[in-house]
Order: sequence, then C-alpha cells, then structure tokens
Amino acid sequence: MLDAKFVRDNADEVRAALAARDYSWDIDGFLALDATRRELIGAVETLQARRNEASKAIGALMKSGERDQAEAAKDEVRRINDEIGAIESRTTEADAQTREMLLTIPNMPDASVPCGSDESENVEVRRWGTPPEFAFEPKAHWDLGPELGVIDFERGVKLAKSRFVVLGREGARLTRALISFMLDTHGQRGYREWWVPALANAETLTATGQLPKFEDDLFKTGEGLYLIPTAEVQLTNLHRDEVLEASDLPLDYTAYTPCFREEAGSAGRDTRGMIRVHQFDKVELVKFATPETSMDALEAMAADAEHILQQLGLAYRTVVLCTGDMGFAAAKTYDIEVWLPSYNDFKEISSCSNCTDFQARRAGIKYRSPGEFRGSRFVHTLNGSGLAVGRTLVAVLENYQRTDGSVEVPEVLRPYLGGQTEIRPHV
RNA sequence: GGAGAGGUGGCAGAGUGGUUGAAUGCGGCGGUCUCGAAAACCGUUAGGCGGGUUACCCCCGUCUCGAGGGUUCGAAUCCCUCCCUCUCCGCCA
Repeated sequence: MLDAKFVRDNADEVRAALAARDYSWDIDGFLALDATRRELIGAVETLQARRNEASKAIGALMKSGERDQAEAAKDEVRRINDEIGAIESRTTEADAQTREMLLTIPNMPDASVPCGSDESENVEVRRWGTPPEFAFEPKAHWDLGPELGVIDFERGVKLAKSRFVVLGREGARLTRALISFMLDTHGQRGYREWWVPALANAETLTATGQLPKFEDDLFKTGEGLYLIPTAEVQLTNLHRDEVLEASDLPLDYTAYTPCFREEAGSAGRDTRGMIRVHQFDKVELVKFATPETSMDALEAMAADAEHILQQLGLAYRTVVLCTGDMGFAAAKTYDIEVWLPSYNDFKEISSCSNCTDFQARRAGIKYRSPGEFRGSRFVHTLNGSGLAVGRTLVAVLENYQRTDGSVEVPEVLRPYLGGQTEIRPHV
C-alpha cells in the first residue's frame, strides 16, 4: 500500500511507475475521490467541533442550574447531530473506497530497477558455476524421478488432483535432507528459525499483499482461512501491529513450510514434472530492516540464497527483474535461476524482494529509534526463498545424474542421508 | 462444546456518564549532579486523519481505550452483537 498523501503529492511519479509496470490503476479517479473525501472530512469536523463545544457548555449550565438554557442547547446539539449524520455516511463511504483503491496499487519500483515489460527484459547481474556437460543424453526429472522410484506423479493425481506429487524413498528423504540443510545453513549465518501455521486469516494475507487482489491464487478453507502460498506471509505478519526497536534491527528470520498455490493463471505453463505444482516445500528468508539499510539487506539476502546453491554445487545465474515482471509488493527483486538440463536453461529457484514500506504500511509494522527521530516509522520488509525445496530436488536429480541412471548425492547432503553417496534405481 | 473472567498508551496497570487522550509505575528522551558512568532528582514522552505551515519545528481541529452498532446534549465508563485472550470442566491428541 502506498500512502494516500504520497500518491496525491507525487501523482506524476506514481503515473510513471504504473506505466513502467504496465499496470492499470485509475489514478485520476483516485485523486478526485481523495479531494471529495478531504472536503467531507473538513465539513464533518467543523460540525463536530461545534457539537463538542456546545456539549461542554451544557455540562456547565447543568451544574449552575440553568435548566432552560441547557435544554435549548440540547436542541441545538441534536440539530447539529442530524447534520453530521447526513454527511458522515458519505465520508465513511469515501474512506472505504479510498482504502480499497490503495490496497490495489502496487509498490513503487526502486530507481535502480530496469524498465521493461516482461521477463525478456530482466537483466542478468551475475552467474556462478558451469552447467554440467553430459556424455549421454540427460534425462528430465519427470522421467528420471519415476525410474528411480523417488517421484510418483500418477499417485499424486490419485490422492489429490493434477499438479500434486508423491515423493518416495530418496525423494522423500532428500526433501527432508534439503530442508534441514537449508535451515541449518541459514541458522549458522544468523537467521532465527521459526515454525508457523500453514493456514492464515484474511487480515494476515491482506497485510502482505495477497489479498484482496490475488484471492484466486489461494486455496481457501470453509472457515475463511487460507492455505499459505509462502512462509513470507507468516514470518512478515509475526510483527504485525508492533513497534520494533531500531537497536533490534535487522531481524533475520527463516522458516520451513509447505506452500500452496492454486496457480489459477498458470494453466499450460510448466505442465510436465514438478516445477509448478499446487503444494511444494520452501525454506523462506524474511528480514525487517531500516529504510537506510534495506537495499544492502536485499543484497545480503540474495547472497544467502545463492550460498545454498554454491554449497550444493549447482550452476545458477542471478537476474534483477524489470519493472514489468516484478511482483505487486516488491520495489526490487532478484530472481536466482538454477541450471536445469531438462529446460536446457536457467529456471527460477529463488526470488528475493525488498518490499520497502509497502507491506509494513498495510501491516502496521513500525520501528522506533529514540535519539534519531521522534515517534515511529515504518520498517522495510524483505523476503526471499532460500530455497524452493521441490525445485532444488529437481535440480539435484537432473544435474547429478550419471550415465547408468543413478544420481550422485551432493557432498553437503550426505550427512543428512546417513552417509549415502548415490541414488540407484530399485528393481 | 459448557461455565466464568477479561481485552486501556512501547510495556505493566488505574479509571463506571461531563474540560480524561486518560492516574501511577517501568521503559525512552532531555536536563541537574559527575572526569565519565551508575544512582538520585527535575522535566518530557500515544497513534490516525484533515487544515494552517510546508525543509524542519510547530499550531488548530477531529477521531481512536478489541471491532461494529445503540442509549445520551455528552461514553473508556451504560446496553446489544461479534472477535480474541485467560481460568475451570468436557472431548481429542
């Protein structure tokens, strides 16, 4: 959410930002609404001031026993109240409409973000490792997984529906190993680990920006709760409506959760394999930082996510998303893309964003810094995958496959698999 | 699921219809003291919105004591509905 005052005072900049995102939002309608709203507020408050004054006078008149005058004043106040009532409903409505509109405007892109309309205009900022060269035709995980008995697509469909998978044997164990490895590694690098609910209420999802605009992407329960699409939602909301101390910042959090996505708008994309499924595992990173340090914090977060890939020996590249490809809440986003032989290309495995004060304003997350400034200010929130576990499993299987159909286990994961060094087909 | 208690400022905790946005304590900030610090003492310290001014400070008004509605000239204080927390009982793990 942007501040109404900011939109009002920086209309041209906001217009440019919306254009850069190719996002349609009725800024002229908003400005008109905002003007009406302020006019109504002025009218109501003037009347309220008169009412308060008169009521105070009534108290005094009653004390001094001047009943007749008091009764006359009461009539006056009743009249004012009628007037207030007439305007107030319009004010309330204008307020609600204003908030509604503000909830649907995306964040302002950071000045350093390249302008562009879609992912083809994202800019690569660095590359690490070398994609493996195979002396044989490498298999895609949708063949390799079932052959090894570690991914079962048919049974995923049987148990739930299409785009759900079942993992067996080393598929299940490797998933658990990856989760532990990622959490342990981030923990050693200063992140505090959490365990959070997999369901969230509407207020929580509104605070991080999934609602009200993107309800179709979420699974909803009969209780009005939603399955979380990412742990970002819960980790960020941990501090909703709180005032943090500047001396405690930055706060670096991590959590493993399952993630659930309806993927309503993605029919036909990545239909093969387990790249895009309704339920997947993810280890998430979230930071709360001061405005002055949040961009540095974003760099650090991306480095932490990349560190996992480096440890796993998986080639990747990091791109900065252009304005047209960025998410709703983000001011700047790095996507980290791992090399996948099946795609013969890099594929997103982590997305790290600085949401600046966009979520903090919705969520009421502020910080205080006595001596530096009075009162409190909104913090900056950041989130990133560290990493998407399912896609990491895929990357390991595909990149570490050998000519005999077996898969080597990356060094760092072996302690988590009881020393196992390879995965072989089960006959 | 049943019964009871409660939701107040950064935190703790007073306050049952009239200058109460709100005592007191803690914490924070400023000051006195000190070489410096601690202690002590003095002062100060909620947020949203609108307007004036707009770089900042500041000033005025208004709303906010879980949420929404009602009673009243006037509500943190009375009434209703909802949400949440706690305690006990039941049930389940």
